[in-house]
Amino acid sequence: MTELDLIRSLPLFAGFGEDALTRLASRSVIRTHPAGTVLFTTGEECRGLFVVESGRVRIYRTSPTGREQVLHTEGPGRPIAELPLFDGGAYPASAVTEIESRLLFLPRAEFEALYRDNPDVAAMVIRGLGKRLRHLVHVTETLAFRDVAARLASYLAEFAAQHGTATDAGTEIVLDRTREELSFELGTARESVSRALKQLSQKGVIEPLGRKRLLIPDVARLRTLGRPGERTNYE
Amino acid sequence: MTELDLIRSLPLFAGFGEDALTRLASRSVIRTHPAGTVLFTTGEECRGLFVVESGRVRIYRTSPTGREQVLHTEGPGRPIAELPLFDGGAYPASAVTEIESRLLFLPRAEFEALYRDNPDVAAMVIRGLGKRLRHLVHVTETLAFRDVAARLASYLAEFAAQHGTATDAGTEIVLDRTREELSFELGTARESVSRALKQLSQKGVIEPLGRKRLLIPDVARLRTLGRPGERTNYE
DNA sequence: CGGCTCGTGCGACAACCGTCACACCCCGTT
DNA sequence: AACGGGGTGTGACGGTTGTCGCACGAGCCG
Repeated sequence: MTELDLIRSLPLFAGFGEDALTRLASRSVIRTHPAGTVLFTTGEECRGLFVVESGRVRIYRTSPTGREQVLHTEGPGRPIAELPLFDGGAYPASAVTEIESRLLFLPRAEFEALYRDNPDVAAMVIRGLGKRLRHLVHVTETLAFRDVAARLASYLAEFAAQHGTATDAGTEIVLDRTREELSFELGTARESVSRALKQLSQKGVIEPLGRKRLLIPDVARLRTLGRPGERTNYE
Repeated sequence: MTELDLIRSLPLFAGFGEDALTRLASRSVIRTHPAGTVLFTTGEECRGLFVVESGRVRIYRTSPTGREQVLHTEGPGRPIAELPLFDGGAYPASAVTEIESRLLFLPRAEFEALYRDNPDVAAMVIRGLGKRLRHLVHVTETLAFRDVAARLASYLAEFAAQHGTATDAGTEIVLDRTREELSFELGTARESVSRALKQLSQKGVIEPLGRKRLLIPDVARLRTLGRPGERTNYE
């Protein structure tokens, strides 16, 4: 896929004229990064806009003891770090590729020129920021109120809804993440994820199929477990 | 203060023409709400924009067990709930007046018309959303990584920097909040705040003066305690 | 003055979880 | 086949914290 094709397919740039698109394409760069590449870290000055073509990027904060809390992960078609582009501040978090990823990079100066000429982008950006804000509110509530098992249930239910394949026994998902990556996602430790998985499977809401596959007989029930009010209370 | 005066003084509407301002003023309403008034709750549909003239409004989520987590509190001059105005969604959180407050209210339809005619508002809104997003990232990290004492230290240091008065023995602050309100702020229980306060005062970084006043000999040291890496570890 | 409410502090207890240590398994390479 | 390393499950332990129960003091009103 060329820069132009990619840019044309992005919602962020929808409604742009053909000339604006080609100009954008000529100023941006596509690079393939292996898994584990750190794109930027907390506090660094913002160099430009990333857009995911393929792969997956995790945005996170780290604690001094090595634990991580992911704020969100972005997949194909999604922009990364629009925020510091606008308020001129530093990156509020770090970013790393979870798997090999092709990313488009648009230097900051270029983006600013684009933004001046096309005020319509503003609406798109606001929508994007809003979505992220809502997501962060959810993360915050989750951390403040729910135990690890509930957070995991909620996460798995969401994952199943997005990436699951329906079978007649229920929804099947392929968790292409390590337990450690899951623990980052939930803001907890690797071991706690193992234990929470066991609890959920003892409850019968999930059923392990091989190493990374899971069967979820009833996604709605799983989601219920993740909601506040129904603590798992470990009986 | 009239509607017009208030609107003119808001950063959100800076750069507007005089006619736009008067039009805005004619469509908006100022009301005084007693302490504890719930302005809206999570999931409710968005009716319009609030702006604080005087007082203080707490934006929060609740757990089914009655605990709260405040996302942010807004004081004079600050808008509330711009987000749902743009993406058309529901309020992502609830809002309540912590003390008696005078609030300006601008109905939704009116705001949308304004927004169409003055694209410059977009930049202002983006800046506002960005600030909020950065703040939420901070809240999230805090919840994920730090214990209650560290969160309290961080909160008090910030409070001292904003509302403290310098004396020759250190910075003095007047905490016009109950322990329960503090616990909402920190996402914990009322009793845990008491314990954390005792710990901090045993460490000598704060010194109780009467009921609601605190002396902070060294704000920088208090802030250090709140930062990850220096756990209070309760010796 | 007595009673009431509200905010507060404190002790006890259990739940939850982070950490450490260790054994195991899967799967690649040599 | 042997080896090794990354990912994983499990038990033990202690620290933090939510919850419950209770006592105390301040302020208010009757």
